[in-house]
Amino acid sequence: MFPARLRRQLENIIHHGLVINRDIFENCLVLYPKPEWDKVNGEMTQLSRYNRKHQVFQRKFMKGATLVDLDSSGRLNIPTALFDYAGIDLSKSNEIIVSGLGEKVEIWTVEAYQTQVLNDEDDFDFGNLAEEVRKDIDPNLLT
Amino acid sequence: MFPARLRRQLENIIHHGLVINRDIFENCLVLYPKPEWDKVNGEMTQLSRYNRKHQVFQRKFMKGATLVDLDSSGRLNIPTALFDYAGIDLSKSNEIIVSGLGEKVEIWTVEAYQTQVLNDEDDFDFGNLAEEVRKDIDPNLLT
DNA sequence: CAAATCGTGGGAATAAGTGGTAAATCTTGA
DNA sequence: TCAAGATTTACCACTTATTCCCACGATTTG
Repeated sequence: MFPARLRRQLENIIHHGLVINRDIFENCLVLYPKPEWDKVNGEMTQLSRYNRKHQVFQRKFMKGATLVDLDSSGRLNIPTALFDYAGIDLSKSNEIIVSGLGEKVEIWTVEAYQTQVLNDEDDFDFGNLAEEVRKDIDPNLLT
Repeated sequence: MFPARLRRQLENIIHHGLVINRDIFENCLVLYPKPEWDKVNGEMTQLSRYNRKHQVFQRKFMKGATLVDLDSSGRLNIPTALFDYAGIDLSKSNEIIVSGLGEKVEIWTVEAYQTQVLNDEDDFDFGNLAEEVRKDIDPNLLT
């Protein structure tokens, strides 16, 4: 069931359909509004047909991406393989995290979200991470 | 219910909406006036979808941030997951701490606020902390 | 082909969100 | 200190959302 809150936020674009896919880095799923997916797809076309690495990446990235639609009662039918990837087993627990992030929506198990997103272990230095990211964004900064 | 005292203080910006989020470091919630949040959030658009660090950062930073509005009688509807994070369970106790801090508002359970903010243990040296922070603010100071 | 599984639709019961009101409590100025 | 006004609490009623079902046809499997 697609949460009503998100549905309202995405009202204008949701009728174009949604694409669900594995996340590149984490064991979660990513739901793109179709227009956003097309953008991602566009970036793929920049990859070289003659570069093996590019082709492998493209294949791995696209693997399992599925166009899904909200049915008449606002439900999404998500392929089992993707649920498996994210470790979601609704027969065990029907609570999952659905979290908008930028132009996409991420889907997590409660457990994975806890440990990978919320959990601030003592050895995790958010300040440091922020610093590194800041440098990536503005490479001119030296400090 | 949003406290009237704070509402008056924020009268000029509150109608733009508020964003509530988990605090980065502590088990409390933070309420940003929307304009303040947008300022912080704007930089996120520069992050790369294909950079793991960027994604982790964005996720850790967003942590389920939710746009909330005051309803017609000045109430906020705060997502359960966020209340859980802060350890707030209104069915057990309906007393919480709502504390303005700079451009944001913090929300604590009474207990957490007691132990993390009010608690002056003998081994906690406020003067020393002040000193360190002062150095961060003005690195030219040598003493 | 028969049996099992899956996709889709719908309905009833429960839970959550929203708007309002009356009573209790707190604030403030005279 | 008291009284008026503002604020907060504690309800209630109604709407919307979500969960948990079951049914039925389509699809797949053995």
